Amino acid sequence: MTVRQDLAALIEKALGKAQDIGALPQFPPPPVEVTPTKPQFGDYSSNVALTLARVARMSPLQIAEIIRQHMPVNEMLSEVSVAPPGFLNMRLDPIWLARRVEDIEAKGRTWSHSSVGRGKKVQVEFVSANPTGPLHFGGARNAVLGDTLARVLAAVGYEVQREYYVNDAGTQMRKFGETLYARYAQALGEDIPVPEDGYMGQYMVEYGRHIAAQHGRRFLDMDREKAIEALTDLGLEIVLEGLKKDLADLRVEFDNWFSERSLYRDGTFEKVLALLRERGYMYEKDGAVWFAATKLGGDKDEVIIRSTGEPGYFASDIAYHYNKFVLRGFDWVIDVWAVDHQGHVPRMKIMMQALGLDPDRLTIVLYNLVTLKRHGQEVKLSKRSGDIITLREVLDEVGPDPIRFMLLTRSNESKIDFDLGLAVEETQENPVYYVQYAHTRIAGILRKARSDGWEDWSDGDVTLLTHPSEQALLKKIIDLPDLLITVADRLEPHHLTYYAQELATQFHAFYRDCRVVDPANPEMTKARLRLVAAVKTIFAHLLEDLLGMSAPEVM
RNA sequence: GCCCCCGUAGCUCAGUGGAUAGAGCACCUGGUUGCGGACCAGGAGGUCAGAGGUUCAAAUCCUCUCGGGGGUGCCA
Repeated sequence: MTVRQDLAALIEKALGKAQDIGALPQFPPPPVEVTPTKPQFGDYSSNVALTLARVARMSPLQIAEIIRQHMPVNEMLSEVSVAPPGFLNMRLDPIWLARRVEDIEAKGRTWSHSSVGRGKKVQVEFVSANPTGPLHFGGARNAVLGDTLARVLAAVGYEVQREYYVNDAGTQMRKFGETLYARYAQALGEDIPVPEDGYMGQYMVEYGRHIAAQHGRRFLDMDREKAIEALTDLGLEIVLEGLKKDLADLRVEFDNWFSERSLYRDGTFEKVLALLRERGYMYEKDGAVWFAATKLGGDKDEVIIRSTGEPGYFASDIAYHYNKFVLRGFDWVIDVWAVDHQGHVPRMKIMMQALGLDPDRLTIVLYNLVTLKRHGQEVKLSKRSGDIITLREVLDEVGPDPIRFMLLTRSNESKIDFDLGLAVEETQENPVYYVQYAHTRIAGILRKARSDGWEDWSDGDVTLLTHPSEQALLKKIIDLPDLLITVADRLEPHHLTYYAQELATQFHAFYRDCRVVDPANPEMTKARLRLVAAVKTIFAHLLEDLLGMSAPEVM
């Protein structure tokens, strides 16, 4: 149970008790929310009394007062008070708060975890960029967003699978194969032009050369179609290897790389088509096969199989999601998409209905685009030449930490300007180092303590930790489990970076006010070393486990 | 045309029904005979784009207007 959950439970008990003895009229138990509040009011606050005024037909102030009188005796709170127009304010007991250090010591990095996910199977599908070349820097936002969500969902008790959908079928792959064939042939001195709408990037030339060097002329000697097929597979291998490497360096790993082709090969596609036909959602018109989205409230029907006989992307999306929900049994699926795909969200929901699935089991997280800047000047992510700014280039220039942190400092729907100059600047405009410095500073304190001869401080008395700055720091810490629940609930990981900055601020303020290693006061030193070590655990957890960054011992 | 997102301090942005709207940067004042100053404290800075509405309570929900972005293919 988190602090907010515990306090809400106390209020619920008080409400029940007041109703039992007739101090409050009967009404169904309301949802009780407890939120942190400003110091002048207390530590936490609840507005239940305000929401109950109508149903209880009493003034909010009266209701709050009755709740206050019936609050169960407990060790968490030192004071419960009522404030107009009807707030219930609670102050934590300083000793109880100080003892949270023992909790953190006992549980370590899993201290922030909760079980609101109740082991539900959730899949986060993200990145899923066409495997036709290296990852565009814009894709980094998708990667960081999906990865961080997966980390947080796991922390709050979901069983999470991370998946990359490999679009290895369809027209883009065909174009890729044809382009690669041309580049391969050119590498061997043949004058074969790249198709009009092919992939013009320099990387395709390199792939061609690479394959030419490894395999010689053998693909030129075979049937062109066969050669393209073989080259497509070889190219795909090279691309996937690169994607895995780049993503791994961004500290993003996937549990599964799901092949679109497999849907056609194992019969899933045909099966789903038959299912939809059986349910009356399919018809033919103008030589194409259509999905009757309008039957389920959609704006217009959608082409499933083009008149050329090729299935469109929507067709494989249907089969793919059938596979996720029906064949693999995910309770919940989260797809992470850039906003320019927003138009597909409604039809995905309709598809769920057509498959007889609850649309709420599919959540599409949309995020806005990233523009790359250097000293305030925009750098185009893709050029007419087909060359792009790759994730690899930015990784090599600034490293994974600033990329991850910066891409999480904005809400999903907000655009991001990523400034390459700023990302590595060690100034106050760059919050990345500010947060990491807090961790480093603690490491420095612990080093200092050991070099001064402190070896074992496990018997320190944590109840001495009642200085306002110690208490403020602890209050910030104990909000983390609730924060993770909020992030998981709203699928908004940017709250993590704000929290990290606030926690760092509280730590730096503590550092200013409270000397840790103090030979004149060994008892306080041991207590504070316990505190500081616990805070270090929290920072390490936040940075490494949740944000996927490094938590440096020295900077 | 229709649909979606955004508009909050000079700048970049948090804040999705509660109390006096916050942070960082920039600007102005200060702070170390200290465990790492990559730090800290204080000040100044607001018609929450505008207008109506719902509510005990609105930056937040609803309607309209203005401004910016995106979407609206037998592309993905």
